[in-house]
Amino acid sequence: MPELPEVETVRAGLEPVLRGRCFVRVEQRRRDLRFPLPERFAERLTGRRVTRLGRRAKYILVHLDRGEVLAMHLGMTGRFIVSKPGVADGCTLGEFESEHGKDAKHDHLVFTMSGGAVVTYNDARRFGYMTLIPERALEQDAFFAGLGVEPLGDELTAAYLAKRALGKKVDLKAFLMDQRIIAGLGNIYVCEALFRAGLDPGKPAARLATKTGKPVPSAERLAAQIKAVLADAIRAGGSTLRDYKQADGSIGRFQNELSVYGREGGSCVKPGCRGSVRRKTQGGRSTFYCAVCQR
DNA sequence: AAGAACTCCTGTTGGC
DNA sequence: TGCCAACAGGAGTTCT
Repeated sequence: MPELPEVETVRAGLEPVLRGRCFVRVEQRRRDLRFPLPERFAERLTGRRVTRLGRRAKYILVHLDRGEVLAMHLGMTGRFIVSKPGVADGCTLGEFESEHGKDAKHDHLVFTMSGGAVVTYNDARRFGYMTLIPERALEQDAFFAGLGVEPLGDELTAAYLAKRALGKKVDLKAFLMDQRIIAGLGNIYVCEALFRAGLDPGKPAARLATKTGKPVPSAERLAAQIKAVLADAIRAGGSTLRDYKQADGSIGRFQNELSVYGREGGSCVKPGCRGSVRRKTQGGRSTFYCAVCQR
């Protein structure tokens, strides 16, 4: 379940093996992931040099010479395994195979880079996707055109939340999950941010704003806590719950710091609160919250 | 047109 | 132990 902190961690892990390197060989084992891969995908990548790596929402952007960008979304279970021939990923060959061999059938793409690194994209559920987009048309691309603001950027403010929430009947959970409003949040960090802000996930989004669209205090808390929880998670290398791993195979540490997500029945961690963590379903997804201190 | 429901996919988990 | 339903969920598509 890679969300922004996990995607950012993977991006940072790929940077040293991709940046400045060329795609020497591209092995494409399937015609499609979630969507069909681009026409002549391997051919168009081969020989291209990576100029830099970026991120937009939950997409890793690999900028290439000659003006194209390889945009990659990890979906639910997408991950990269970095290895070098004969080195086997910094662990013994046995460790590498026992770790990775069992689901090698889900290795869909294998990139061999100049410098010798082999980067394998593995995705059991194939909710991930990749596409090649002309750099100058990135913002107009169908995947990117409708995306909302970056939560860690200056554009996410209480005023922005209030403006977008004005008149919205959806609950706060759905509002924050909507990539057209804020790009990069998913179930885990929406639950965590609402907990930290002390807000009920079932409350209508419109309550973030006054009748004239000005932010109320809870909008201030929410904007601040979204940024705080994402920054904390990036610092910890993301959360590893089921499938996510960093590019070097290590797991994240933030799952140990989650306040509500996955803690159904546990006691509320807020000092002085006697509540316990509950779970309910919103929009077909589990929401974890404390009914006592989230109002 | 907003908002809810449905869909894709497969490994893991829990109940019997 | 085996079998099977339920579950995980990002986000595009389809519906109401």
